[in-house]
Amino acid sequence: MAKRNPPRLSPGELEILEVLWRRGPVTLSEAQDGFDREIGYTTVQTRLNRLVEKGIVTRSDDRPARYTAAVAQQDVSARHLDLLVERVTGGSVVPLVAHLVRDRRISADDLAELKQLIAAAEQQARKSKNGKS
Amino acid sequence: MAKRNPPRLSPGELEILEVLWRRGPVTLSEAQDGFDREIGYTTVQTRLNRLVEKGIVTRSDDRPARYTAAVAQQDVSARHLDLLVERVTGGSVVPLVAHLVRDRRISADDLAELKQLIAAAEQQARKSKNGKS
DNA sequence: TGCAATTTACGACAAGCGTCATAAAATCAA
DNA sequence: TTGATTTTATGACGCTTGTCGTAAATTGCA
Repeated sequence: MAKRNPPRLSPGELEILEVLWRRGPVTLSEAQDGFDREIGYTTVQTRLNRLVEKGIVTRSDDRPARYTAAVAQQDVSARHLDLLVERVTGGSVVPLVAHLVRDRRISADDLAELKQLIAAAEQQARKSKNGKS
Repeated sequence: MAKRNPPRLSPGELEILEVLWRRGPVTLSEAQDGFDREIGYTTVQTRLNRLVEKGIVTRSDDRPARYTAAVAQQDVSARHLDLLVERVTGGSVVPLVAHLVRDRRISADDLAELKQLIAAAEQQARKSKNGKS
């Protein structure tokens, strides 16, 4: 069994995982190419090896080895969000959504999608209430 | 001028800042009391001293000294959120909001508030479109 | 076959963070 | 005034993370 995923990932870890999520299984060279900045070959190697040790990334046996993310993008984002809610906004969700919606100039399509999410959540809340004995 | 705020704060730093945001200016002892777990007196001291050195916290000159957060809670949460959007969800905001709204069982009041936020954002988007020359 | 290129193994250093200790100084209270 | 308590100054250790190096092994190619 893979080691327990840490409560949070470091910036460098996220940086590499983002490449794996975007490109799928990659070799070390391909991972190095996937960064938006110049990082040493052996830096990438060390980072990937450490993530393999942690069970966050898997490594194939062929040569050159291929590295794959062993954690889902949305699990990672959920975990980090939960940490933000608990640690920074004292359990409150609204300030975070406010920032995402207001300050980041979200698209009309995304806004429409969010409306649907909220409508569904409201309906769910009504069902829960009605379900009470 | 205070030193530049770091792109992100460590879990321990967030833990202490949360206490400062919640309780306002506190002494070292009061800060130690504000944690929801047992942390050594000199651990709290070292952490606060490092944050003062970074310009993230200010320290009064009286005795015992009082420590105050020099960064706003919502600035910190905004910065961390932006990092999440960029590093984890590839620029996409919807998955984050989806997690906050759906998986965290948000209250009816909060949902109503979010509806208003989205309506305002939609209106803003329409104004921007109409404002185009 | 032999050399170049690439990959792998292994290592090391510095900085940051989390942890707490000890000793001196200041304050408090009897 | 004196001892107790609290605060401050200073330090140190271990772990994690970010960085890259060197040497050996493997693959590629002429």
